Amino acid sequence: MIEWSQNQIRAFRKTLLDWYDAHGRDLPWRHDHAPYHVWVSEIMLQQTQVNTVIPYYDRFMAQFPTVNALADAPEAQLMKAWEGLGYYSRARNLQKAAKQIVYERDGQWPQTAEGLRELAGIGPYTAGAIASIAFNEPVPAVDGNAFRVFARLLEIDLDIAKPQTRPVFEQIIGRIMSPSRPGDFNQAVMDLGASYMAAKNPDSAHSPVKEFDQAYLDGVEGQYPVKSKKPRPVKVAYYGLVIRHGDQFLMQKRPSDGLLANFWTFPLIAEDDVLALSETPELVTDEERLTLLEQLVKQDFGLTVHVVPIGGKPVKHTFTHRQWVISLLSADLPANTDLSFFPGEWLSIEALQKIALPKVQAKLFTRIR
DNA sequence: AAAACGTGGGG
DNA sequence: TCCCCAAGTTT
Repeated sequence: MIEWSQNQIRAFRKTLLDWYDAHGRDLPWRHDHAPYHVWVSEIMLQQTQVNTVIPYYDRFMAQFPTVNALADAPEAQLMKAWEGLGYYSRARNLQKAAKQIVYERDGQWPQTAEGLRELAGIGPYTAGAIASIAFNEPVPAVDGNAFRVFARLLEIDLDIAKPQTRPVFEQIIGRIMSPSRPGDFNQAVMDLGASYMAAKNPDSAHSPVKEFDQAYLDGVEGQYPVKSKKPRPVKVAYYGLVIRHGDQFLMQKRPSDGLLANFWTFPLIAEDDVLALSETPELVTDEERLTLLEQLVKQDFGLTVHVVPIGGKPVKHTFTHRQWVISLLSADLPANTDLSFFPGEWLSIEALQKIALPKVQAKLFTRIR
């Protein structure tokens, strides 16, 4: 790792900000510095690419133009607006924070990074981003771009996946960043990280700060940033039950915590749970699986069903830490079935289109309608 | 500290 | 197909 003199730091600031003034991106949330606009965009942009966020941001602002509108919005409407964007706790925390601002803080925003950390869903990065962009506080906003950009510029070989690395970068960037234009400096670093100093296919040779890019100058930019690898997603096999009654489907609501919390889902039965009913799971034939599945549905839900495989490949869906493989089965339900013990509801096609569905359920829905 | 938490894009 | 990455936070 190298260190810069005060002269180098001043030169870097000017080079970066001049480039940003001339070539910074025109994005919907950059039309002003209203804290509400900065905040919503920053939450949406967490682990999510700019091009994905833009249409969501525009629709969101049309629907919830103020923090008051967001605080008072029906949760179902909020989740429908977030549908498909992922990391849904972001949306719930967003409304929680809106309520904090409106009802606990009399509509007043915390104006410092430290104060912003009190709001739900705002961590060290987002607090720095809002404080610097909306309130002009000279604090760094260390996201994946900042990690990558400064790791390359200064050849910092700390593992950016480790929690203890963040404060080191915050300290280094805090000393380098422009004290007079902190918001522009932080956004310029992000624009740089999204273009010339991208993670894949960087174009360091044409970067406006290539003279400051030690890893590039040494021909070792591919070595930065240092980042330890995450484990691969665990495969989980499910049977998905499509139980139709006229134009309605039997659906279940997922638990209020964990993956896809509170979303409606076609009933999913883990293959492992089915095989666990057998003394010799490794010997179970495909036909026997279906019989065991029917047993399990009877046992767990009190439903007597006859299941039939639906043609086509299983539906695959990969999350950060799980890969679901769902074999679809249709099940007929005798007309006089007692559903009083089944933890679910019948939802019509029209109802399914109105409520928020996560992508995996939307995939199932398109397969069977 | 490490794992959970969604989805889409690109090599 | 597989892997990594993308304006991270919470527990």
